[in-house]
Amino acid sequence: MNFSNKTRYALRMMVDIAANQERGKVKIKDISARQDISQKYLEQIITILTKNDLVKGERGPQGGYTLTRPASEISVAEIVNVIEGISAVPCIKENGVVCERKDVCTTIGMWQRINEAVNKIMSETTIQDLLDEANAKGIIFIGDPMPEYII
Amino acid sequence: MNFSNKTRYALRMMVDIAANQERGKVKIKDISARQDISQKYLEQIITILTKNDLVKGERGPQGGYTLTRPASEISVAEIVNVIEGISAVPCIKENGVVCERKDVCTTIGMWQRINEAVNKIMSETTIQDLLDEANAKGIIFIGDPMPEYII
DNA sequence: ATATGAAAATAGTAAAATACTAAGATGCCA
DNA sequence: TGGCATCTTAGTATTTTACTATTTTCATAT
Repeated sequence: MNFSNKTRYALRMMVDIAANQERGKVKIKDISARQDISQKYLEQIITILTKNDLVKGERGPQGGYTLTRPASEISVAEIVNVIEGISAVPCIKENGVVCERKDVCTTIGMWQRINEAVNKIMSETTIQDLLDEANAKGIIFIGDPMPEYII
Repeated sequence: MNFSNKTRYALRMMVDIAANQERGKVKIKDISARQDISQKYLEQIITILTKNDLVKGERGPQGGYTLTRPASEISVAEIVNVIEGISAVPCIKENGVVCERKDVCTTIGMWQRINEAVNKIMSETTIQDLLDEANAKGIIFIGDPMPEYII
């Protein structure tokens, strides 16, 4: 069982945007520098977030990204879902639909319980929660234009 | 996030052995037929289980496998751990040790909570539980020598 | 209008993990 | 000693992951 780098990068990006957007649109280039993740890879990932209406990008000079909703209204579950899907096992599809072996499968009940437990935690955790946690730890930057912190 | 086929096959094997061992040592060939999984692949998987002292194999005619402990004393967590390890993210290693970014990571707390939730369910579920669930569903075979059921 | 900065879209690629398959060695029992 | 079944070790095709590169589109400042 594992969550991918892609998913974790997506979360770090979302928290980064949440932390910085009040000072203006947030550029991939800056996120890349702060998070020390390849700009190209971040571009690819944020495309998915854009298409799923979690962030909004504006082009041109002074362009950049902002969240489409308040950070307190975006759950971790949403992000994980669009990047890799939340499913403990192949037996359980995105919409909770269970595979055709379910009537002869002894383990399906357990997989479902695990799936629900993970989903619950992720649905209850918002980007704002992660940001608060970061602030509590004192790891959010203050500075302009390109601070040297890491989320 | 996902658990591999290998892990699920290992669990199905363990339940199969638990279900059949009272009638004698359980052969890979028969598990393969009942579960419809390649015999060669099962051999490879059960090697891991044997080395981790979860099952015991005896060779020769009338040979086969048995569980080393009662099914009620073998947790799902043990099996998952030896096959692929239980860890939600690369940040958390087998023994609960956390990665070096932990002091600047906003998500580590959440990953740990998820990890613990999954671990709890798997530690509390035993092979006997899965077998009971199968019996309740009426999917455990009665018959000899090669019934046509699937666990 | 035009140059520029930034997102958006698409394509490609190397490395790792997954999911097997194959071949033979070892050991046990009749 | 013949055959059965485990045990051991290699090999391989497919898929996924984790990127990198190229080109296009578009908004803005000059």
